[in-house]
Amino acid sequence: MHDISPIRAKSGTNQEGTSAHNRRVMIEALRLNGALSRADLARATQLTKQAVSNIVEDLERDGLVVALDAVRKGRGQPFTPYRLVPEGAFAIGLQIDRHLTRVVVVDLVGKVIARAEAGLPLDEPSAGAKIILSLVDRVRRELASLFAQSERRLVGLGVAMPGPFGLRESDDKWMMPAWQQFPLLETLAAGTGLNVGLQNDAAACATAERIVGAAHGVDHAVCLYVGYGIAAGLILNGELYNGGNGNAGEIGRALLSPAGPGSTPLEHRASLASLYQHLGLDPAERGLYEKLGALALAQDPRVMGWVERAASDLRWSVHLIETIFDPQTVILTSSAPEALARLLLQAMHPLLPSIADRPVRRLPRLQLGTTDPWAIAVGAAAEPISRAFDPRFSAILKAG
Amino acid sequence: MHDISPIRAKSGTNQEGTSAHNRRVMIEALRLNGALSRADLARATQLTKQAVSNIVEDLERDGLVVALDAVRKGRGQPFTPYRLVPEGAFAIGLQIDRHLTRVVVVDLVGKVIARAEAGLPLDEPSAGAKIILSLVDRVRRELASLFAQSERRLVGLGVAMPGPFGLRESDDKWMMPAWQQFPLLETLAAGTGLNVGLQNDAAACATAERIVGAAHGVDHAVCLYVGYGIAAGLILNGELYNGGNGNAGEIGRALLSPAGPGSTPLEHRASLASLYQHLGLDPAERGLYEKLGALALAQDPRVMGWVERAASDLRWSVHLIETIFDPQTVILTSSAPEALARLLLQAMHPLLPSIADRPVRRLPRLQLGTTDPWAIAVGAAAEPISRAFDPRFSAILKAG
DNA sequence: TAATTAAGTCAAGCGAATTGACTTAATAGG
DNA sequence: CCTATTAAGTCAATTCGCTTGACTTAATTA
Repeated sequence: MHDISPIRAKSGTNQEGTSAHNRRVMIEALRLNGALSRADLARATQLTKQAVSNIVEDLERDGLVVALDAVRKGRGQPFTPYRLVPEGAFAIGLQIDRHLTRVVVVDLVGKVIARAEAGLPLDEPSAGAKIILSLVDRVRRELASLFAQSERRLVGLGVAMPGPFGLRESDDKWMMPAWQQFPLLETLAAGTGLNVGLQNDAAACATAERIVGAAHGVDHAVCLYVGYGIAAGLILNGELYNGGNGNAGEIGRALLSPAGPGSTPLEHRASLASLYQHLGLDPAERGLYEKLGALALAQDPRVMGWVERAASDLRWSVHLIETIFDPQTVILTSSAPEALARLLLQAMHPLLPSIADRPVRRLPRLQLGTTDPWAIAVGAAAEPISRAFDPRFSAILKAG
Repeated sequence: MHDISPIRAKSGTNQEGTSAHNRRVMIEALRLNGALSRADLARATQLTKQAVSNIVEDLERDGLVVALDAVRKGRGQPFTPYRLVPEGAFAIGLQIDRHLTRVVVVDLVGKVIARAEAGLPLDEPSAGAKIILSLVDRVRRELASLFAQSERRLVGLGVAMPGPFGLRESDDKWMMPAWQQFPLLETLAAGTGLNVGLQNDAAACATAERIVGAAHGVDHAVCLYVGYGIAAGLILNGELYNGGNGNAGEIGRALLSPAGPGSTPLEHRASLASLYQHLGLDPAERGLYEKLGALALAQDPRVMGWVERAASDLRWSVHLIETIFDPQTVILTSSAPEALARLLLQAMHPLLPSIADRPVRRLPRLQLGTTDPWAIAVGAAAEPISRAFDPRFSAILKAG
């Protein structure tokens, strides 16, 4: 009856959706609680013992869970705890940065199995794509040499790169214009035969924090990422939030005051790019990371000057994030050396008053996340894992 | 095995969840598309014709949908469109404001069936609760006089009041401290026998925009509400987002610059409270609404002065909202007279540059929502309707 | 040693979507 | 004008995953 405008509707579901959801719920429960008996799982998920038994049997056959030794505890029959099998699934994560590309393979619980990195030509995406594909190929072969059946257990390729995506061509110097035009995701999908997903750096950080870090099991968390640019990764209702066009959280582009077009974006004052500029360093320089770490440890006055100013802006960013999202916690992550990140964290205190300043809190208002330089690549890899195994609304529906 | 710390897990689902979801999907499809044949529904939801037929038959028996006359169109058997029955469900909405309380009954499609209002004693919540209960009773009896079976079709009571909720006791003059302590929701639940839900003003506005306004069928929208205070109602992934403690979107409390504790909250500069102060008006004054409307129409210079300053701050708020949420559209709503809201909207242009400034847009960056003073009460009532009938993840699970 | 408690299995049942053939009723085309 | 085609919708049988309730197993407690 409507042949012109398509009918808008969510898709329905059926028993397959039910079963898919319940499997995911089991996996999440084991991920969050370590090891559980089938009786525990039944209580926690409100399913019957029988249903849980069947699902666990399935998962065991699929190599995603294993039984541990039976445990005697109090009266009643001893229970058999089950735990996730890390090598039950793998995913590849790819971080594309301005001067470097990193590739990792992670397993079901987010542990890094293999890694590789290489420099990228800034202005030649098709040559860059070849390099990337060869890196992917390398880690993939390494994985295959370590685990039988690894190819069958590879659930996807996650890509993380600096956002925002899909804007009108911009002369913004943070961007890599040549790459913006290049059909990277399609090239990678074709070249690897894997499902490919895309996130920005901060989203990948948040995904990493959720799978292995401070946001593990937290349903409302915001990950403030200070890298070459600045952005926030948003975990809302237990899922990464992407916004209407995949650019949610790009707070680096937020103007710092109501004053108008003349005022400065946050990114120009508090990002590492601004630090490099402040120090007169070349971001492409070799050994930059170690150098920064040393300067931070030594509390170099010029670094401290930047830290003070950046911390003031970041403190206010945390205030805004708390006011707008009401998260359970804010996680500060950075591609900077840990010593520098700690300086920033310290300088951000005391935090500004906000609605997060509640009488009782289970989690700190602000905490330091991982500062491992490989975290973004891990987060990139965690995305396909999450897509494949975490409970989510879209997993129940018949179609995306 | 875990007797100390409770096991964290999402609940599972079963055929009931499947069926509940599919019913909701049908209702949403009819809400968004007007009237659809069973074949249309089957295509749109990806369910089989047979499944749809069964569900529609159920819904028809429950009085939620009706068949229209068969329509001949092209080859094939004529189809029978179905549409929602507005009187298939009702909900009561309650707006508690500082000087006034409004109660409405709305039907399944968000139309107001009955309304009532009264003043409230600011410092005597238990006397206030009695007044509220009598208002609810009045509209409930009016509803019963209009529709048979109305009690059976009443799905809940939604409450909207100024947030934020649950903070440490505060001397903030916008708050109503005596009310913060009072167990209002419990009193209302006990007094009405209905399910009771709570939202802040802005969330209610967003809910109203979603059911009958500019956010109808839009999955990512932010509703910027300028009332006595200022807040944002967040529609993310098609659902209202509440945050970790139900206070998401309370941007009125956002400080306007990184400068520190001395800087001003948005609410002190751009809310109607600030306008009243600017004009030396008493917010409790009778006829204030009309007076403001007249001043706005006359473009009174003192009003225009406030409009300019407020618009500058609100323009920046829109910039922040766009940068942080990447919504499809931002909707400006207000409890002010429409003329004043239009002045504000106008003065907010041109908008600041942001990631929302994309080459192709389906929806405007900023649009005016409803300025009906009853909108918040309608949004309050829409919440139980949405909870009962909209597709959502939590509706599939076995428990909340 | 018997009663109690709890984990887990067995087998039948149920319910909602699926499947595929069938009916109905219209238009398009020769 | 008649037949082929197209599409809506029904019928009846099937499938599949969860539920139910009884039962088994194996520990602790009294």
